[in-house]
Amino acid sequence: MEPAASTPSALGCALLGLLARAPSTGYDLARRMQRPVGYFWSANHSQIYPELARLGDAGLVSHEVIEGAGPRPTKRYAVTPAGMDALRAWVGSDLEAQPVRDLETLRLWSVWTVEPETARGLVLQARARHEAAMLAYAAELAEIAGLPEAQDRSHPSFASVLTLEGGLRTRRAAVDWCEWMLKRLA
Amino acid sequence: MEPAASTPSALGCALLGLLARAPSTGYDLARRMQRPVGYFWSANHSQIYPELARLGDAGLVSHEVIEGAGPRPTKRYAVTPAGMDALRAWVGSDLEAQPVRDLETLRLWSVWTVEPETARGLVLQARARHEAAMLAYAAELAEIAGLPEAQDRSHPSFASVLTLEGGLRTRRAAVDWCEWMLKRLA
DNA sequence: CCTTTCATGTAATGGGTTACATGATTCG
DNA sequence: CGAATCATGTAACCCATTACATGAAAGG
Repeated sequence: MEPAASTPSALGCALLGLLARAPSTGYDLARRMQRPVGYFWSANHSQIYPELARLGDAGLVSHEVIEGAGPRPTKRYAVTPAGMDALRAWVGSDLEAQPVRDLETLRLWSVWTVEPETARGLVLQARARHEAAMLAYAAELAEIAGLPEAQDRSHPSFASVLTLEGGLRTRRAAVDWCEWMLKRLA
Repeated sequence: MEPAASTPSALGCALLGLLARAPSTGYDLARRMQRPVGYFWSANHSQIYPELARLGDAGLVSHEVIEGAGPRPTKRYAVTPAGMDALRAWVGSDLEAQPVRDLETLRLWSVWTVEPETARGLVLQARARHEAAMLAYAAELAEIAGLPEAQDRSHPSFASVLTLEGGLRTRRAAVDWCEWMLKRLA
């Protein structure tokens, strides 16, 4: 038994969260990272494979070799009891401060240097992006919000509804903000 | 004349944006990066100094040595005409796709694994954080929104009002979302 | 005299993106 | 038979964080 590798990295916690919902291969995790988790976290396969190996070394995930396509053995990963404990401990620990990094707002902050026409173009692009995201979230929400398991606080769907609702509200606020800016730029 | 180093990095654009508002030393840029730009972008001095050197090599900023405290010469940086062009070109170019990275939502997505009490604690922490940010934005907005230059589309304060309004709306939406979650977790 | 502020740098480490590399199965 | 999908890995590079390093001026 290794000396309980403290909390895993953020990526590690994301992978534990995915595997706690359903065991998967690394390839599958990379796909699931796009949608719907990708709405608030993303990673590609070249990050995921080494991180799965680290989680395995720490005893937080295990894998079985299954038959599948490819030059190397296909592995299906699952969370171990220790991994479940680590995930719960992370969810319950204090929120870490996270540095904000918002390129869209960073640009708008320098919008005083360009022509009003250019500024309007930027805001229109931003609005289109937020609207598209809003529609995607709403569609996903409509699929699961009505299901009975979405009412159960210990079911994954319950948490999915929470996060989708958050995304929807945030994007709606962003679209409203864009409308407000367009009025100021008219 | 060098071969016009394409668009600078995001950090480079942030620094150009800061220097276009007011010439500064590297130390001062690090301070200004905290507040108010830090609401949507952040960097520390160990990133800033090398990036200023790169911007200098590309001819986008210049510096003059001034008298000041410290073992090395104190330099005040300013944007060159080429730097102003690069900043304007970046603001006017197509919005790049940015990967979302939201640790708070990532945790909530795994909130089905913990006790309702723990979940409420997490949401309360998130609400407190968003409320604090909201108050900070509102205070800053109150300081500048009334000024006559904030009405001038080519004045930096105009852009500051846009971004602060955005932050305020986003944080308000987040606080409302937290309230909504608390009702579901009660 | 001690602490804070001003001031500029480098080094080590960690995380993320892009690109390289390989090969089987399935569908048209 | 060719393209897409399944599947797993490594390497190079870039960006960011933390820590190391130095020293003058100002204020208590």
